Amino acid sequence: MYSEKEIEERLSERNIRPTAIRILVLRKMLEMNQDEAFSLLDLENRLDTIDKSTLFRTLTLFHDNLLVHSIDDGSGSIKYSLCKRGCECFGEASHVHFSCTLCHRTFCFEKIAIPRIDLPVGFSYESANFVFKGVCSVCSRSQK
Amino acid sequence: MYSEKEIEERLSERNIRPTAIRILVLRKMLEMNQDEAFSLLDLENRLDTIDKSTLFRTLTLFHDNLLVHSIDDGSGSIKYSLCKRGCECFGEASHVHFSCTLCHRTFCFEKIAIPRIDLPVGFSYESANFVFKGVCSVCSRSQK
DNA sequence: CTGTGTGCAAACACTTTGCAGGTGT
DNA sequence: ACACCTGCAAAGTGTTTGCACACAG
Repeated sequence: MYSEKEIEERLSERNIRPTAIRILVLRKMLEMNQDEAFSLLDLENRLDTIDKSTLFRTLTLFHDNLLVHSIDDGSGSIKYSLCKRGCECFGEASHVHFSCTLCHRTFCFEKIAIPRIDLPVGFSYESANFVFKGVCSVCSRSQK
Repeated sequence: MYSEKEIEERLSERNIRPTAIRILVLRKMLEMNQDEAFSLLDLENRLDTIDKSTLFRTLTLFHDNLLVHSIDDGSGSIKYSLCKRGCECFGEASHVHFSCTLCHRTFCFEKIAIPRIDLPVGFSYESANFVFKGVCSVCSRSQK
Protein backbone atom coordinates (compact mmCIF):
# COMPACT_ATOMS: atom_id res chain seq x y z
CA MET A 1 0.00 0.00 0.00
CA TYR A 2 2.74 2.44 0.87
CA SER A 3 5.91 2.21 -1.15
CA GLU A 4 9.26 2.20 0.59
CA LYS A 5 10.13 5.34 -1.32
CA GLU A 6 7.02 7.15 -0.16
CA ILE A 7 7.80 6.32 3.44
CA GLU A 8 11.47 7.23 3.22
CA GLU A 9 10.45 10.52 1.70
CA ARG A 10 8.13 11.25 4.55
CA LEU A 11 10.95 10.63 7.03
CA SER A 12 13.45 12.69 5.09
CA GLU A 13 11.00 15.57 4.92
CA ARG A 14 11.35 15.78 8.68
CA ASN A 15 15.09 15.22 8.65
CA ILE A 16 14.85 11.73 10.04
CA ARG A 17 17.35 9.27 8.66
CA PRO A 18 15.33 6.38 7.22
CA THR A 19 16.60 3.30 9.00
CA ALA A 20 14.91 -0.08 8.63
CA ILE A 21 13.18 0.20 11.97
CA ARG A 22 11.95 3.72 11.43
CA ILE A 23 10.46 2.71 8.11
CA LEU A 24 8.79 -0.23 9.79
CA VAL A 25 7.31 1.97 12.50
CA LEU A 26 6.11 4.64 10.13
CA ARG A 27 4.59 2.06 7.80
CA LYS A 28 2.72 0.47 10.68
CA MET A 29 1.43 3.81 11.83
CA LEU A 30 0.27 4.63 8.32
CA GLU A 31 -1.55 1.33 8.15
CA MET A 32 -3.26 1.85 11.47
CA ASN A 33 -6.38 3.90 11.94
CA GLN A 34 -5.37 7.49 11.39
CA ASP A 35 -8.16 8.76 13.57
CA GLU A 36 -6.86 6.97 16.62
CA ALA A 37 -3.90 7.56 18.85
CA PHE A 38 -1.82 4.65 20.12
CA SER A 39 0.34 4.08 23.14
CA LEU A 40 3.85 2.76 23.06
CA LEU A 41 2.53 -0.58 24.25
CA ASP A 42 -0.05 -0.68 21.46
CA LEU A 43 2.71 -0.23 18.93
CA GLU A 44 4.98 -2.70 20.66
CA ASN A 45 2.28 -5.34 20.36
CA ARG A 46 1.87 -4.70 16.67
CA LEU A 47 5.60 -4.64 16.04
CA ASP A 48 6.79 -7.41 18.28
CA THR A 49 10.23 -7.69 16.76
CA ILE A 50 11.10 -4.22 17.95
CA ASP A 51 12.35 -3.56 21.43
CA LYS A 52 10.34 -1.14 23.49
CA SER A 53 13.27 1.15 24.21
CA THR A 54 14.01 1.42 20.51
CA LEU A 55 10.37 2.14 19.92
CA PHE A 56 10.43 4.74 22.64
CA ARG A 57 13.46 6.43 21.10
CA THR A 58 11.94 6.21 17.66
CA LEU A 59 8.71 7.82 18.77
CA THR A 60 10.57 10.47 20.72
CA LEU A 61 12.56 11.24 17.60
CA PHE A 62 9.38 11.34 15.50
CA HIS A 63 7.85 13.65 18.06
CA ASP A 64 10.85 15.96 18.26
CA ASN A 65 10.88 16.19 14.48
CA LEU A 66 7.16 16.86 14.33
CA LEU A 67 6.14 13.71 12.54
CA VAL A 68 3.80 12.63 15.32
CA HIS A 69 1.94 14.48 18.01
CA SER A 70 1.43 13.22 21.50
CA ILE A 71 -1.67 13.27 23.66
CA ASP A 72 -2.03 12.75 27.32
CA ASP A 73 -5.51 11.31 27.60
CA GLY A 74 -5.30 10.72 31.32
CA SER A 75 -4.96 6.97 30.93
CA GLY A 76 -1.50 7.02 32.40
CA SER A 77 0.19 6.32 29.13
CA ILE A 78 1.01 8.80 26.42
CA LYS A 79 -0.62 8.24 23.07
CA TYR A 80 0.92 9.03 19.71
CA SER A 81 -0.65 9.81 16.41
CA LEU A 82 0.80 10.61 13.01
CA CYS A 83 0.60 14.21 11.98
CA LYS A 84 -1.13 14.90 8.74
CA ARG A 85 1.31 15.84 6.02
CA GLY A 86 2.18 19.49 6.32
CA CYS A 87 0.70 19.60 9.80
CA GLU A 88 1.31 22.83 11.63
CA CYS A 89 1.21 21.44 15.14
CA PHE A 90 4.32 21.69 17.23
CA GLY A 91 4.28 18.28 18.77
CA GLU A 92 1.02 18.84 20.57
CA ALA A 93 -2.10 18.37 18.53
CA SER A 94 -4.11 21.45 17.72
CA HIS A 95 -7.32 19.46 17.68
CA VAL A 96 -9.54 17.86 20.27
CA HIS A 97 -9.31 14.22 21.39
CA PHE A 98 -11.80 11.79 22.79
CA SER A 99 -11.02 8.97 25.16
CA CYS A 100 -13.56 6.16 25.50
CA THR A 101 -14.10 5.01 29.04
CA LEU A 102 -15.20 1.56 27.88
CA CYS A 103 -12.78 0.45 25.17
CA HIS A 104 -10.08 2.91 26.23
CA ARG A 105 -9.32 3.91 22.70
CA THR A 106 -8.37 7.49 21.99
CA PHE A 107 -9.76 9.23 18.94
CA CYS A 108 -8.45 12.28 17.10
CA PHE A 109 -11.16 14.72 16.19
CA GLU A 110 -9.09 16.33 13.48
CA LYS A 111 -11.97 18.46 12.40
CA ILE A 112 -12.54 20.01 15.80
CA ALA A 113 -9.86 22.57 16.51
CA ILE A 114 -9.03 23.47 20.07
CA PRO A 115 -10.92 26.70 20.68
CA ARG A 116 -9.04 29.90 21.30
CA ILE A 117 -9.29 31.09 24.87
CA ASP A 118 -8.17 34.42 26.25
CA LEU A 119 -5.83 33.63 29.07
CA PRO A 120 -5.51 35.96 32.05
CA VAL A 121 -2.96 38.75 31.68
CA GLY A 122 0.60 37.55 32.10
CA PHE A 123 -0.01 33.97 31.05
CA SER A 124 1.48 33.04 27.70
CA TYR A 125 0.25 30.31 25.42
CA GLU A 126 2.46 27.50 24.19
CA SER A 127 0.15 24.57 23.63
CA ALA A 128 -3.01 23.00 24.87
CA ASN A 129 -4.37 19.56 25.57
CA PHE A 130 -8.12 19.11 25.30
CA VAL A 131 -9.50 15.64 25.88
CA PHE A 132 -13.08 14.54 26.26
CA LYS A 133 -14.12 11.43 28.07
CA GLY A 134 -17.22 9.42 27.42
CA VAL A 135 -18.43 6.49 25.38
CA CYS A 136 -17.39 6.24 21.76
CA SER A 137 -19.75 5.56 18.88
CA VAL A 138 -18.71 1.93 18.55
CA CYS A 139 -19.23 1.12 22.21
CA SER A 140 -22.51 3.00 22.48
CA ARG A 141 -23.83 1.09 19.49
CA SER A 142 -22.85 -2.31 20.85
CA GLN A 143 -24.42 -1.54 24.21
CA LYS A 144 -27.91 -1.28 22.86
CA MET B 1 -8.04 30.40 60.53
CA TYR B 2 -10.36 27.48 59.95
CA SER B 3 -12.05 26.05 63.00
CA GLU B 4 -12.07 22.34 63.58
CA LYS B 5 -15.82 22.45 63.45
CA GLU B 6 -15.88 24.20 60.10
CA ILE B 7 -13.60 21.57 58.63
CA GLU B 8 -15.46 18.63 60.11
CA GLU B 9 -18.63 20.06 58.70
CA ARG B 10 -17.16 20.27 55.28
CA LEU B 11 -16.17 16.62 55.46
CA SER B 12 -19.53 15.50 56.79
CA GLU B 13 -21.29 17.39 54.02
CA ARG B 14 -19.64 14.94 51.65
CA ASN B 15 -20.23 11.93 53.88
CA ILE B 16 -16.61 11.62 54.85
CA ARG B 17 -15.99 10.57 58.41
CA PRO B 18 -13.80 13.25 59.98
CA THR B 19 -10.71 11.46 61.26
CA ALA B 20 -7.68 13.34 62.56
CA ILE B 21 -5.74 12.83 59.36
CA ARG B 22 -8.56 13.85 57.07
CA ILE B 23 -9.02 17.03 59.02
CA LEU B 24 -5.29 17.69 58.77
CA VAL B 25 -5.30 17.17 55.02
CA LEU B 26 -8.37 19.29 54.40
CA ARG B 27 -7.05 22.07 56.62
CA LYS B 28 -3.76 22.08 54.73
CA MET B 29 -5.56 22.21 51.40
CA LEU B 30 -7.70 25.08 52.61
CA GLU B 31 -4.57 26.95 53.69
CA MET B 32 -2.85 26.42 50.39
CA ASN B 33 -3.44 28.53 47.34
CA GLN B 34 -6.93 27.73 46.14
CA ASP B 35 -6.08 28.67 42.60
CA GLU B 36 -3.43 26.02 42.33
CA ALA B 37 -3.61 22.26 42.05
CA PHE B 38 -1.16 20.09 43.94
CA SER B 39 0.25 16.64 43.41
CA LEU B 40 0.32 13.91 45.99
CA LEU B 41 4.03 14.58 46.45
CA ASP B 42 3.40 18.28 46.99
CA LEU B 43 1.00 17.44 49.78
CA GLU B 44 3.26 14.79 51.23
CA ASN B 45 6.02 17.38 51.55
CA ARG B 46 3.72 19.77 53.34
CA LEU B 47 2.35 17.08 55.63
CA ASP B 48 5.42 15.05 56.35
CA THR B 49 3.95 13.14 59.25
CA ILE B 50 1.46 11.47 56.94
CA ASP B 51 2.35 8.42 54.96
CA LYS B 52 1.96 8.67 51.23
CA SER B 53 -0.35 5.70 50.94
CA THR B 54 -2.63 7.18 53.57
CA LEU B 55 -2.53 10.43 51.67
CA PHE B 56 -3.31 8.61 48.46
CA ARG B 57 -6.28 6.88 50.04
CA THR B 58 -7.43 10.10 51.63
CA LEU B 59 -7.31 11.97 48.34
CA THR B 60 -8.99 9.12 46.51
CA LEU B 61 -11.75 9.21 49.09
CA PHE B 62 -12.02 13.00 48.78
CA HIS B 63 -12.19 12.62 45.04
CA ASP B 64 -14.82 9.86 45.11
CA ASN B 65 -16.92 11.97 47.43
CA LEU B 66 -16.54 15.06 45.25
CA LEU B 67 -14.58 17.14 47.71
CA VAL B 68 -11.64 17.58 45.33
CA HIS B 69 -11.30 17.42 41.60
CA SER B 70 -8.35 15.94 39.81
CA ILE B 71 -6.45 17.25 36.81
CA ASP B 72 -4.08 15.52 34.53
CA ASP B 73 -1.80 18.32 33.43
CA GLY B 74 0.49 16.10 31.43
CA SER B 75 3.27 16.32 34.00
CA GLY B 76 2.98 12.63 34.74
CA SER B 77 1.46 13.16 38.13
CA ILE B 78 -2.14 13.83 38.92
CA LYS B 79 -2.92 17.12 40.59
CA TYR B 80 -5.70 17.71 43.09
CA SER B 81 -7.58 20.83 43.98
CA LEU B 82 -10.35 21.50 46.45
CA CYS B 83 -13.76 21.96 44.96
CA LYS B 84 -15.49 25.18 45.78
CA ARG B 85 -18.29 24.66 48.23
CA GLY B 86 -21.38 23.46 46.40
CA CYS B 87 -19.28 22.69 43.33
CA GLU B 88 -21.17 20.91 40.60
CA CYS B 89 -18.25 19.08 39.10
CA PHE B 90 -18.23 15.33 39.16
CA GLY B 91 -14.66 14.79 40.10
CA GLU B 92 -13.30 16.36 36.98
CA ALA B 93 -13.10 20.11 36.98
CA SER B 94 -15.44 21.98 34.72
CA HIS B 95 -12.98 24.80 34.26
CA VAL B 96 -9.75 25.23 32.36
CA HIS B 97 -6.27 24.72 33.86
CA PHE B 98 -2.87 26.14 33.09
CA SER B 99 0.41 24.37 33.56
CA CYS B 100 3.58 26.46 33.67
CA THR B 101 6.47 24.98 31.74
CA LEU B 102 8.99 26.82 33.93
CA CYS B 103 7.85 26.47 37.54
CA HIS B 104 5.64 23.46 36.81
CA ARG B 105 2.81 24.79 38.91
CA THR B 106 -0.73 24.14 37.79
CA PHE B 107 -3.31 26.88 38.07
CA CYS B 108 -7.07 26.62 38.16
CA PHE B 109 -8.79 29.16 35.99
CA GLU B 110 -12.06 28.88 37.86
CA LYS B 111 -13.53 31.69 35.86
CA ILE B 112 -12.93 30.08 32.50
CA ALA B 113 -15.38 27.28 31.93
CA ILE B 114 -14.56 24.49 29.54
CA PRO B 115 -16.35 25.42 26.33
CA ARG B 116 -19.16 23.26 25.07
CA ILE B 117 -18.23 21.33 21.97
CA ASP B 118 -20.54 19.37 19.74
CA LEU B 119 -19.13 15.90 19.56
CA PRO B 120 -19.61 13.73 16.48
CA VAL B 121 -22.78 11.65 16.41
CA GLY B 122 -22.58 8.60 18.64
CA PHE B 123 -20.03 9.99 21.06
CA SER B 124 -21.38 10.76 24.48
CA TYR B 125 -19.96 13.27 26.89
CA GLU B 126 -18.92 12.41 30.43
CA SER B 127 -16.17 14.85 31.29
CA ALA B 128 -13.39 16.87 29.78
CA ASN B 129 -9.85 17.85 30.62
CA PHE B 130 -8.59 21.11 29.14
CA VAL B 131 -5.09 22.19 30.06
CA PHE B 132 -3.00 24.99 28.62
CA LYS B 133 0.75 25.03 28.73
CA GLY B 134 2.90 28.09 28.70
CA VAL B 135 4.61 30.49 31.08
CA CYS B 136 2.67 31.72 34.08
CA SER B 137 2.43 35.35 35.11
CA VAL B 138 4.92 34.99 37.94
CA CYS B 139 7.59 33.38 35.79
CA SER B 140 7.11 35.75 32.87
CA ARG B 141 7.52 38.69 35.23
CA SER B 142 10.70 37.38 36.81
CA GLN B 143 12.22 36.67 33.42
CA LYS B 144 12.30 40.31 32.36
C1' DC C 1 -15.73 -7.18 69.37
C1' DT C 2 -16.05 -5.27 64.92
C1' DG C 3 -15.31 -2.34 61.29
C1' DT C 4 -12.71 1.44 59.76
C1' DG C 5 -8.29 3.87 59.36
C1' DT C 6 -3.23 4.06 59.18
C1' DG C 7 1.86 3.03 58.28
C1' DC C 8 5.16 0.26 56.21
C1' DA C 9 6.82 -2.35 52.59
C1' DA C 10 6.41 -3.96 48.38
C1' DA C 11 4.15 -4.54 43.77
C1' DC C 12 2.95 -2.31 39.70
C1' DA C 13 2.77 0.17 35.21
C1' DC C 14 4.91 2.98 32.30
C1' DT C 15 8.89 5.69 31.02
C1' DT C 16 13.67 6.47 30.58
C1' DT C 17 18.76 5.53 30.66
C1' DG C 18 23.48 2.97 30.50
C1' DC C 19 26.01 0.22 28.10
C1' DA C 20 27.86 -2.95 24.80
C1' DG C 21 27.67 -4.54 20.48
C1' DG C 22 25.98 -3.78 15.50
C1' DT C 23 25.41 -1.13 11.20
C1' DG C 24 26.29 1.82 7.45
C1' DT C 25 29.23 5.18 5.23
C1' DA D 1 37.39 4.75 11.78
C1' DC D 2 33.44 7.06 13.05
C1' DA D 3 28.99 8.45 14.22
C1' DC D 4 24.70 6.68 14.64
C1' DC D 5 21.39 2.95 15.79
C1' DT D 6 19.61 -0.98 18.39
C1' DG D 7 18.63 -4.54 22.12
C1' DC D 8 18.99 -5.89 26.69
C1' DA D 9 18.86 -4.98 31.33
C1' DA D 10 18.03 -2.10 34.81
C1' DA D 11 16.85 2.31 37.05
C1' DG D 12 13.46 5.74 37.77
C1' DT D 13 8.92 7.79 38.86
C1' DG D 14 4.48 7.96 40.40
C1' DT D 15 0.53 5.08 41.70
C1' DT D 16 -1.62 1.30 44.04
C1' DT D 17 -2.13 -2.81 47.09
C1' DG D 18 -1.40 -6.34 51.04
C1' DC D 19 -0.97 -6.83 55.49
C1' DA D 20 -0.67 -6.12 60.38
C1' DC D 21 -1.58 -3.18 63.91
C1' DA D 22 -4.23 0.88 66.07
C1' DC D 23 -8.27 3.03 67.20
C1' DA D 24 -13.12 4.34 67.91
C1' DG D 25 -17.86 3.04 68.57
